[in-house]
Amino acid sequence: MANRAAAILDDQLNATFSALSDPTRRAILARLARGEATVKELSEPFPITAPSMTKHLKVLERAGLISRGKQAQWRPCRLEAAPLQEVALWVEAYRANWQQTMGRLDDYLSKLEKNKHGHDKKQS
Amino acid sequence: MANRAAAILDDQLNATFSALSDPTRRAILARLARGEATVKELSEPFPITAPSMTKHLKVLERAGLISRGKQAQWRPCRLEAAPLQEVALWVEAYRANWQQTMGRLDDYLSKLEKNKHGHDKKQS
DNA sequence: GTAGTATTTTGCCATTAGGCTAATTATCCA
DNA sequence: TGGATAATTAGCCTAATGGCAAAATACTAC
Repeated sequence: MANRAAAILDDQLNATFSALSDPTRRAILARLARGEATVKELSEPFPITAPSMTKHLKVLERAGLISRGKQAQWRPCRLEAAPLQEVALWVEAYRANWQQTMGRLDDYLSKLEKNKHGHDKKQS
Repeated sequence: MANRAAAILDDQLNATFSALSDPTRRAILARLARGEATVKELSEPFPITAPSMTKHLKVLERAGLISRGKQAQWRPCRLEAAPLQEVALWVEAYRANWQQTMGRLDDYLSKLEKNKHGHDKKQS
């Protein structure tokens, strides 16, 4: 029972983290945090086609991060932040760890910057 | 300049969220939160081969979530929680949203349970 | 009905991800 | 030196992802 709940949470985290791993989708969420928007409106800032946007929205919807409405020929999207709370809870479990091993965030970011300059476009 | 920093953060978030989207990798981090471990030790709970584990560890390392040492023929892993703090900061930006639209987490979890019963496909 | 706008569906393609086995490298120990 | 153990690399397979164009669907407005 606790196992079952854990498994469901696990699935949910898979879907949520996976959805959040794309910058376009994170930008979509950022936009929706300021209010509902249609697919067209969401597409505007991005150089991708409508079908691609539809796919992104499906990913977000399957993860429970957005829900959709129906008004005439528009399918407005709105943010559903609940899965994010779950992520927050998951991450919180590691807070002690990073407080223990880390300095200020600024230092960490500087380190990222430096790394970036060394080998820019890392891939294998 | 702020743009560059933002882009780097974005890349970092891509890598981090992507790394976290796999339950095996999340379990690895959970294990490492209790202390260093070798690849062998990390592999034990999972039904995957050593090469697969090596791949997972590479993903985590590229995301900066772990670092590795060298002791004789062992390459011990340890948790680097810094990227998680970044995730925490990112998620926090949505806190107002979920507090506004959501009830208690328990209700949300119940809803997940119910959905799951409808079209099941999960293991224990 | 016809035209126009919004969105999704359908195929297709290239890339990536996660798994495996077999082979290779690194290190210890007798 | 040679055997044992730890870990990685190389190569292969399959499924999933993100992009596209073209076609289909849904709705409005004339």
